[in-house]
Amino acid sequence: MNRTTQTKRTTIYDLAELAGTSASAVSAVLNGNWKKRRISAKLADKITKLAEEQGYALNMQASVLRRERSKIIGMIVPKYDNRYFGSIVEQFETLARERGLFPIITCTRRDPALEVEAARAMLSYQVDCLIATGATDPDRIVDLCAAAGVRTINLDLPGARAPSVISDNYGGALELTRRVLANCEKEYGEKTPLLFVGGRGTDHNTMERVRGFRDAHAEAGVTVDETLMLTCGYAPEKAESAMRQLAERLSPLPRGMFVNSTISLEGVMRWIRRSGHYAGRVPQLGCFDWDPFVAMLGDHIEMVRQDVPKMLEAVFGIIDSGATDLTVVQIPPIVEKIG
Amino acid sequence: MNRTTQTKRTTIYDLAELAGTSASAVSAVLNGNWKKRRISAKLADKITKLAEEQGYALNMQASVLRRERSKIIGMIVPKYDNRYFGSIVEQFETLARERGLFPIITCTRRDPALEVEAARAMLSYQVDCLIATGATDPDRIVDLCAAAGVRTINLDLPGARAPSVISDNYGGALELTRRVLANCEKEYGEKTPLLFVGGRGTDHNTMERVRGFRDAHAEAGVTVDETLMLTCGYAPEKAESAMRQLAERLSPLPRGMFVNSTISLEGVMRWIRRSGHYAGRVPQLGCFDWDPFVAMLGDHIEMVRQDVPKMLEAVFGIIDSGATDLTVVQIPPIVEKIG
DNA sequence: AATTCTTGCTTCATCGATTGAGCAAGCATG
DNA sequence: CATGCTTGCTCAATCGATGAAGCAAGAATT
Repeated sequence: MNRTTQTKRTTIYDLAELAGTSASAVSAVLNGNWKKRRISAKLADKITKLAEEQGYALNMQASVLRRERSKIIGMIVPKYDNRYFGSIVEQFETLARERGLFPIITCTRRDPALEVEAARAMLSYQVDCLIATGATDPDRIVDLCAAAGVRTINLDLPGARAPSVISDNYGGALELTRRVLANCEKEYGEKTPLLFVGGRGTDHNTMERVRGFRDAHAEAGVTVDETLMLTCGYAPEKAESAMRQLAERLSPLPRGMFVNSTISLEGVMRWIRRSGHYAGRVPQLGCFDWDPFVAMLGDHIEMVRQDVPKMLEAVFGIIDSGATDLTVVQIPPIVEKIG
Repeated sequence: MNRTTQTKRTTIYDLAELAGTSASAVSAVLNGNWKKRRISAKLADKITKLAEEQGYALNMQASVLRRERSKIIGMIVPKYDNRYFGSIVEQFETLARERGLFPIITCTRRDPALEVEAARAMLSYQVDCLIATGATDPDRIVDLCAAAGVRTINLDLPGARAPSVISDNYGGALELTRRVLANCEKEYGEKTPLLFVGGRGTDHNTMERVRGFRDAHAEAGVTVDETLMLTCGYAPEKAESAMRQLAERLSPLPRGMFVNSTISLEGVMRWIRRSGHYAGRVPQLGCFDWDPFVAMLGDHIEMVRQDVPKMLEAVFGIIDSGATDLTVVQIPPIVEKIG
């Protein structure tokens, strides 16, 4: 019957032949609207059994081609190398599947050209909706999609031309900076400005975090040191070399720092361990992003954990409601007690 | 011309009309084999320009339906919550794209039912090939795919019915165990059996790692303590509770341990910090898997880093060569010096 | 001048699923 | 018995891209 070496896949026409009925009946039965199409329960049963026996699998390409909506939902994401994006993707898949949508995800390695290429590819696959996560140029992507009549939602980084769901970066940074400043004062009895390292000075999140950072300093009556604002990019290597250069021109180094992402923290920590600076007197750290092992590095680190479940609920809330107004939904992150 | 509010997407028929030519010519030009089909360079140019102007995007659904290969390559992966699987996915996407393949990835959260469902979905999307990464039941997936004439390759965990690419788990575990035993002896002057924690006792990798663990003990003249073999699953919670239970029945606790994945290590470390056991005298650790922050936790941790680039090169080597022999390619992992 | 060859296209069937329209048989109603 | 309604299907067009086959016009060969 169902040979394992079959070359051609079973189609509704094959099943129709076997069942002695029409392809149209088979289609109706297998996609569930056989009642609407007045197919008898008896025939429906027969066809269902046959399909199972023959190992029939729907050809989505044919199905999507014919239908109005593809039920495919796309997401582009910068990297898979940290817990934040990892959980975004995992949660996205789960919520998409719950809604009967097929999620396709692609990673663009923070490369603007790849972002556009990836968006184009998704459009070719007829996605109904595209989530642009942490995109360097979200508006470009929105325009591409709009031309094809495809909805877009920005996640993590906001855009001007589509609804966006982001963290409350200002609030998170404000609280994080407060804590690090307090820790510094407690530990060293000093009220000195913190170092800010990591992120791109041009991206919305970094700018908001810088604003929170500044306001927390102002609150505490500490003047921000402009030479300590190192928005050198996210990559570990960039953070590491920024630290190296800082150490060449400055001594002593700041007592505390605000590190903008776990990815940048990776570089900062590497530099701290390799350079031998800070030996014996660890700096007070604040990290905007959470990682379980960072949490174990010591009690001198505070972390902000972005609320991924809430963020994705907000995303799907927008999708489900069909809203298209250009709101920016801000989800408060969780400032984690260490340990 | 190209309205931003267009409802219908531009098709080759629209372009054909605009260019005053046939859809077939447009198709030939846009998919690059216009020379073969003897279309003049002049017409090709005109069509190309028009396509750009109109923001034409190929309908992959239609294209794939017609062609006999889809150029879609699927991967299923258990989780996105660690660097190992993260880099597998990232590398997979890169290598797939280099070959003009469209990668689709789906995460099955170590759930056998989801694995099967995901494989079915991929088949519906006409993947040419499916990579089953860390699948709990790879042979089930291979069978499903074989029935549809789709090739499968197992990654990370081997299967009996398709070529597999895995790490040299035995070798890695042997070397890792050696090092931890040596560290224990150096630190504590003691030659005592290590704890083994994490992983499923039934999966091939865990069994091989246990074998390496045992052989390293034998080599060192240390008898393995069977009550210290805790293959409790990978999840952090499981590792944590396994530790808790162990501490209830055993004192003193082992001086050193072999932790089977960073994910399990997360639970182990959490337990160590919360329980207050080991306070002041940290255990010597070996972790089968790598994480940058684990590397910074201290010099009492040794890690095995699986060689993801080599593993994926091997996977695509098999794909490119079209080999179908049931070989198991073992890639030696890298045992990292700490720091 | 008749023929073959080449160039540069067009025509049309096809991939598999979907769905509006239609049709035949059976039953009920007037 | 004629008419209309219901049930349970089938027919055929369609989605957009592809490529084998074919055709017309001009160039080259005999």
